[in-house]
Amino acid sequence: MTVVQAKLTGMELHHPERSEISLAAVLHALSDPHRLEIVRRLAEDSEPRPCGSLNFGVTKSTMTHHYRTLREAGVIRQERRGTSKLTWLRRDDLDARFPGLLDAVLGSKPVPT
Amino acid sequence: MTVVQAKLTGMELHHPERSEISLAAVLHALSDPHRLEIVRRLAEDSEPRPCGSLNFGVTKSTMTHHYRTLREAGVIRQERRGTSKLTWLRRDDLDARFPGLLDAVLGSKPVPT
DNA sequence: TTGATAGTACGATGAGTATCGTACCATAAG
DNA sequence: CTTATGGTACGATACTCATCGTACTATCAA
Repeated sequence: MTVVQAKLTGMELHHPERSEISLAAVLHALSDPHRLEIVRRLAEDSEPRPCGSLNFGVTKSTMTHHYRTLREAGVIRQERRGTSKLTWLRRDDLDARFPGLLDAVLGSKPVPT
Repeated sequence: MTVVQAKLTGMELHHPERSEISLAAVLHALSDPHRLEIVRRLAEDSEPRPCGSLNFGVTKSTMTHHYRTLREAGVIRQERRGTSKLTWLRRDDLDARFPGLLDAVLGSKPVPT
């Protein structure tokens, strides 16, 4: 299989190991408003969702860019399923590596007053 | 007093109000390794410390840039004291605005195993 | 007043990045 | 095979940013 074929079949999708996930990279990935919104919506779902199910008025190319940024930082996991691509949060990995970070970012743990 | 004088005396140091602190801006400010290290060291101190007390092998200009980025994001507070400038974390504001975020970033809440 | 210390302003530079459009591929349905 | 759907690759553009060097200022001490 050629490199081009590997790219096109998505076999090369890079996901960092849990231990390789860098805090700075995660924070950078989350520091873009669009990506933050992607993560917020993914957090609402128990099921993985296809990339195209989100739309903020940017083009498909741009969405691909944001998904790749999140994936390479270790925030999301992606897998091809037929004609689309499923995406979900790497909750377990993030919680293990940076406990409380994702919850804090999602605001799912408001202060008990 | 002229604008130049105001700049030079540091009177114009901008600090966002607590309510104005943006999550994306904070995450961006923290996504740089140098700034992350600044925050980690500030977190170790109960007393404010002068800017110059940290050194990572970058120039003073670059340090000024990083401090300004942190300050304008609402992560730190700065105040002139004589010839130097004291810097400290805005812990209360960050904890109130994004509960758990700073602790998660600082890793001060490791998973109980 | 003279010097030393701590920090800023400004301009430049090189790298990164958010965005787009166009062309393309892969899979599934007809 | 043809077409539609969902997504990627690539190049371009404009913007941001991390870094530096130089010149400058403010404050304090001698």
